[in-house]
Amino acid sequence: MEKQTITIYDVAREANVSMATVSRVVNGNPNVKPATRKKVLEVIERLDYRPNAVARGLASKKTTTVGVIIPDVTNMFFSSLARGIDDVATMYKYNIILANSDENNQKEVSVLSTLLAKQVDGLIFMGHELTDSIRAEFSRSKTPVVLAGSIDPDEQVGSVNIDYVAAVEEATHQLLESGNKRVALATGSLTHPINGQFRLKGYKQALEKASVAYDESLIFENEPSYQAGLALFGKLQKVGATAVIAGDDELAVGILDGALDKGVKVPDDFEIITSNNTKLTEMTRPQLTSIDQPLYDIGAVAMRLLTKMMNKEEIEEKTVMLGFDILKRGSTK
Amino acid sequence: MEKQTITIYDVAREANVSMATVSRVVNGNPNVKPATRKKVLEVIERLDYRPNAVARGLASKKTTTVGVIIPDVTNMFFSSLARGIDDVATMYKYNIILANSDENNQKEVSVLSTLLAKQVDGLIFMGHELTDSIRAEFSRSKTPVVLAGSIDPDEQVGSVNIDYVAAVEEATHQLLESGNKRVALATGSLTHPINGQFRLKGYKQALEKASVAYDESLIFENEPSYQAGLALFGKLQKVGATAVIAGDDELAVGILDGALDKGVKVPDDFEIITSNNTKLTEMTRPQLTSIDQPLYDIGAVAMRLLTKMMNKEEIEEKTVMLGFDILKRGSTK
DNA sequence: AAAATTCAGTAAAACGCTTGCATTGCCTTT
DNA sequence: AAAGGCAATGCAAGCGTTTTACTGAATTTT
Repeated sequence: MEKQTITIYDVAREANVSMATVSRVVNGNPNVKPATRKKVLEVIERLDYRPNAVARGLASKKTTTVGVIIPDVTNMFFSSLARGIDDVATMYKYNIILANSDENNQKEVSVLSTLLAKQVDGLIFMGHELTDSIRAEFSRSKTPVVLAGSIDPDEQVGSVNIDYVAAVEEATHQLLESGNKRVALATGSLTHPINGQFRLKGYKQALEKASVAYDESLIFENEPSYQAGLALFGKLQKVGATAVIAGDDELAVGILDGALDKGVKVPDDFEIITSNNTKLTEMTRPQLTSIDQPLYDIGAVAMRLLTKMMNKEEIEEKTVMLGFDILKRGSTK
Repeated sequence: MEKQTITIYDVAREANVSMATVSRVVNGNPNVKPATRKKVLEVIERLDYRPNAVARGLASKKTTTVGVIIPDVTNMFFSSLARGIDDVATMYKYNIILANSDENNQKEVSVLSTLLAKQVDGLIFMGHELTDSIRAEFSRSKTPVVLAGSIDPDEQVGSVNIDYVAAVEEATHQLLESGNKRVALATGSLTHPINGQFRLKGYKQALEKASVAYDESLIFENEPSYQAGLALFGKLQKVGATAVIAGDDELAVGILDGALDKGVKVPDDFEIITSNNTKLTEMTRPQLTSIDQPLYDIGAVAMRLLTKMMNKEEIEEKTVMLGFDILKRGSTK
């Protein structure tokens, strides 16, 4: 018994109506007499008909699918965003094609290209840098794009973020306030605007307000990994830092463990504020004080924004900035 | 200047060949004279032509897209599998539609249905239970399916796992060996075969070999969350357990922190072995001894298996079992 | 009661591509 | 030199929908 794909045509024949009518009932078009609708629905049920989304996509030029480019699903920061994205997508009947990029420009471009070939209705991009080649791909198509947890200094496309300048300024301020003379800043590459422009700016502003001189040797560029953090602590000690602001939670946990492993007391002898408030921050002892970014919400809002764009609705502001907090826990005094 | 979608037809016209020929060069069909190929390629380049994958999918009945159903991307266990899946998928030119199910049967069924409507070429399913309704959806279509890190006791579909019985037996054995009289088992719901059938079986086997009586009060069903673990530790103390095997790493971290918070020494007064060896296990102090499942590989192998199925290649064994280890760290003596 | 309007439904043309089959040259064979 | 074979290409029929334009019938308006 070969399984025969059954089409809209079969349904039409069985129900004694035209394909168009079947299409209307499937799509909830009101121009169908209730009796007809019922009849068609019965046939659909009986035949176990399931509309072919590919054919639909070709005819309607809509795939109800959005592409999501993520550096690494395995990183809690991004997976939290992704979860928010998916939930809202589902809510609006979209599906998500998820692609890992490792922040590798070549992969990003190539994956972007195949997503566009697949005719996604929209794109959500995560990653710390928006290179020119990516930007070029974006503008090459008219597919709407939203950045989630990522910054476009030029504000060409939509984006959802928190105010990184203010957040880091506040965190630095707190660390300075509690008596630290040498507060280090450990982020990813400074070539990424979020680090080199925003976080660094907030950091400097706080120093300035406290009349503390800026010392470049307190700035560290790292991979956002536990191992990197572990190794970093030694360097922090070497430059005489007594506190650090970490741009990534895994990194922060690494720093914490690095300190603990050397018998350094946190927060008594060393303070840490991290940036993403992922689950990790609660799991350590002491727990990590963190900038509280609403990760899930950033993803959710980004996707919501994208739905509006795909719908060609009026957008009041395509760069949205969500609020943040500093969540005090055990890694600061 | 409206952006006009440019089609294979435009390329054909500009290159003075038929659509068929263009299609052939795009698809790498060898039956094209090098000179013609070159000419077509040039036009493609000049016109910036990008084949429409939806149309392709309709015509060829292949979408080069696979559906991935995951309980929650935010859970490291699953995101690690997902990463393996995506990498191999990319390697074989597939994309992944990722959908979170929360292990909720209704969501699973509904998402499965929309994935099939989207004509995915294959499916990877993660989740601890394969309900009848899901199984029914599976067999309703002829789309190949592989379970990753999940068990189908009936072996109807492909699956990639480790030998959970042996793993838990070994873990239990070690805990018994080091002098624990009362070893607890903390997993998710026992209605899930992986827990109720496999892990429990391994646990019992170890007890039996050590001539220790089985005591039901040492078995705990929990959510795989940090909070649940935190709360669980009290209960473990109450029943006099001095060691536990946790089915989930977040749960294990919770238990560990629960112990630490009460001043109980790990591993001296309480031992813990967890199950998934995610990054988390390295981040705690002490670090967690764990069953070492090759998470990434499970995903990768599952996807590889799926590619074979989609290719209709001969499959030697559709239930594959990967090796495991017990990685000794600080949470056991 | 004729005209205008709305409602239900039909037919058929896209949508952009793949692919089986047919065709055309151009070489080899004999 | 006729016949056969093969490589390269073209033709056109799908693939399963949506959607536009249209038609009749039913209903309302005047």
